[in-house]
Amino acid sequence: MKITPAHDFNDFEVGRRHNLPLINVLDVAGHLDLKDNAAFLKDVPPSPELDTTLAEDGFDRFAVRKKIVERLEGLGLLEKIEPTTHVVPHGDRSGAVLEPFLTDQWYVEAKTLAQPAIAAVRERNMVFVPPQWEATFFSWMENIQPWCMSRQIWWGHQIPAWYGPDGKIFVAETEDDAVADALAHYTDNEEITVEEGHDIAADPARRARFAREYIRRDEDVLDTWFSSALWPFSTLGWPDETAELKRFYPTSALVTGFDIIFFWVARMMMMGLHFMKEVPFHDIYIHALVRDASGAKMSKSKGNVIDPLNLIGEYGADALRFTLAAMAAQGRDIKLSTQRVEGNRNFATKLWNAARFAEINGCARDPDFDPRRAKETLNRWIAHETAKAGREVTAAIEAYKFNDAANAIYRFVWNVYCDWYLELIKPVLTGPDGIAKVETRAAAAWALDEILKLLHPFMPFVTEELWHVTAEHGAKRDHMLALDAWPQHHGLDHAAAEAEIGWVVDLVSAIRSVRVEMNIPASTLLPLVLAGASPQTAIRARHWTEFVQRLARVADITFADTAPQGAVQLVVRGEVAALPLKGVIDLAAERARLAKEMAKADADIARVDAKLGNPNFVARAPEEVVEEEKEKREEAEMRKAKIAEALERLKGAA
RNA sequence: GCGCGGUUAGCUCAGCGGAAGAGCACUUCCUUGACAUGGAAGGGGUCAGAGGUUCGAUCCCUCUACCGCGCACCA
Repeated sequence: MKITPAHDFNDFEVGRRHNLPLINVLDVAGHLDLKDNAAFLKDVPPSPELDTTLAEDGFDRFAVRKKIVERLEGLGLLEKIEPTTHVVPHGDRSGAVLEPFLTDQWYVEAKTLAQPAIAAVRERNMVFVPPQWEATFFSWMENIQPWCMSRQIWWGHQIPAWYGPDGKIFVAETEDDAVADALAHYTDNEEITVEEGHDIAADPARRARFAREYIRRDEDVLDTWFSSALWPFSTLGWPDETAELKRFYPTSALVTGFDIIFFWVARMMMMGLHFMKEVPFHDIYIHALVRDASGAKMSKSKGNVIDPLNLIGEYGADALRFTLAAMAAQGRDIKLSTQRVEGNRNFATKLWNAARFAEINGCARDPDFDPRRAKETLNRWIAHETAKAGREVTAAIEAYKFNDAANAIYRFVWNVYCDWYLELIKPVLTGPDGIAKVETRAAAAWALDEILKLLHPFMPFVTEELWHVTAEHGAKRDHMLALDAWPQHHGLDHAAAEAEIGWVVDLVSAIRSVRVEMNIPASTLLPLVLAGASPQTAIRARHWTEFVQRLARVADITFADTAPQGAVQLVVRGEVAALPLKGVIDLAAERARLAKEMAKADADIARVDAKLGNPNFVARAPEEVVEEEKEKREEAEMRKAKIAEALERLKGAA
């Protein structure tokens, strides 16, 4: 009996165990190859059966398999035919059954190359972000097999190896070099006379013919990753020592998907360390994979790739890019949500409208404006908030936490700059001309400029466009936004401004909340009474009257020692703000609102008491945590007292 | 089977030892001169289940259930 170790995987293993010849009865087209197949014919005595078999030479394997069944049937050797599930690989594109086929191929001794790469990661010359991928990297690198770099595909870099008629291998950079090597070899061993060798070498036509007919180039191409592994330096002019190579090798970070660790990243590391004696990059940021709707990995072969152009057509490239960044939390894949893309399209629109508002109100960039020297509290405040947002965005980007960075700039633009700053400066911008207005216009333009810079990595198009548009007013610009320096804010922190504007924001929010809960129409302007206001609050209230009036729909602000009877009382930063609404408010609704507040305060106190009542907590928890809890309790107690007071007054009103 | 990873508000997802968060959706109100692709205010989670560690667990450990991905080729 003969088996085919050069065709079937199981036969291959059997052949190895028993040292059998490597027989394959198929040719590369899947046709029977029997006639001149020495391995197949060896030791097979002539017979009619052999002749019948040999008659199948050159026929397709599927047809021949049927014929063999017929022959077995004819000989009475077939017992039965039953269906069986047989798993065989199929070509992705052709659908054809792929037959195993033993051939000579080129291998790289990957184990040796892997050692320096493993060491580089262990020594932290290269760092994976997030770090969990290190384990994946090590498990692959430590179990690495010889790397077969021959590929039987129709594109790619052809392997630079030529074979002589005797199987002698000539590896050379060019065909010309291979010819020279081959001529040297075959004249040396006297296959070719020295004179003939000289003649061939000297005659281009004969040289070409020699290359074509005498030696044969390996038909295979290099594995994509073999070529790609050279990318970090071959694209920079290597092996020449170019300026680019010097500047960009090694580079700081490689950004890629996890599935590429096993292919490209590791090979770039191996090749880089081998040829350049240095790592190709220091950080390896493994980003999330965008999966299709069903959570499957996208693949060109599978054809389930979502075309980003469709999303871009609908929502814009900025919205898509921002969404991907905002969803790119470390270590988790992305199932793209069109709703989030839509939301971020709206965000881009919001920014555009804010810029339009600034332009309409003459907010042009002023080269003489220095946010550190701003006089207006509002402008100090937005400088303070801009610096804070800038720090958040910068820190998040440096930590490769792009979702945090995107969310930080989103919140700043929408919930700080648009919702509060632009609203608060409206009275200034529409008010009388003066230095306050001049400064505010400059500050608004400055903050917008900083926004453009911080948002640029996430929304490059709309920010670049706004950068261009805003250049039409105010100071000239001499470069694109993309070329501008990343903002660094120093000396802009301003706790006093933060406290003051924070008070205004809290006051307005509290009044708005009550208005809605009490069903007070927007057209009704409410009087506001600050009860027992501290001198600081009184000063603030006088200064911010116009702003509070506008934003909270308040008629006027007055002061009193105690809240008037029947007024709704709000606790804002520890002090009472009262809205006298006798006859306007629904007393029952107000009582319910206060009861709810009271319940919240009670729950807070109960939770803290449960903690503080536990001797183990007090004994073992860090001191600052215990202190914090005590402060929370005090704050809740104060709140509760004010609410109780308000409830009491309500009784008097009824 | 062998490895990973996930299970948090209706949906898509952050957070990962000290009072549950975002966007969208939902409810109510608002055509006030940047923006209705908008504004204001709300409702909604025993953080899959069970044990354990801890003064304290959504967060750490173990187990269970369910869901995904890789371990062919191609890229």
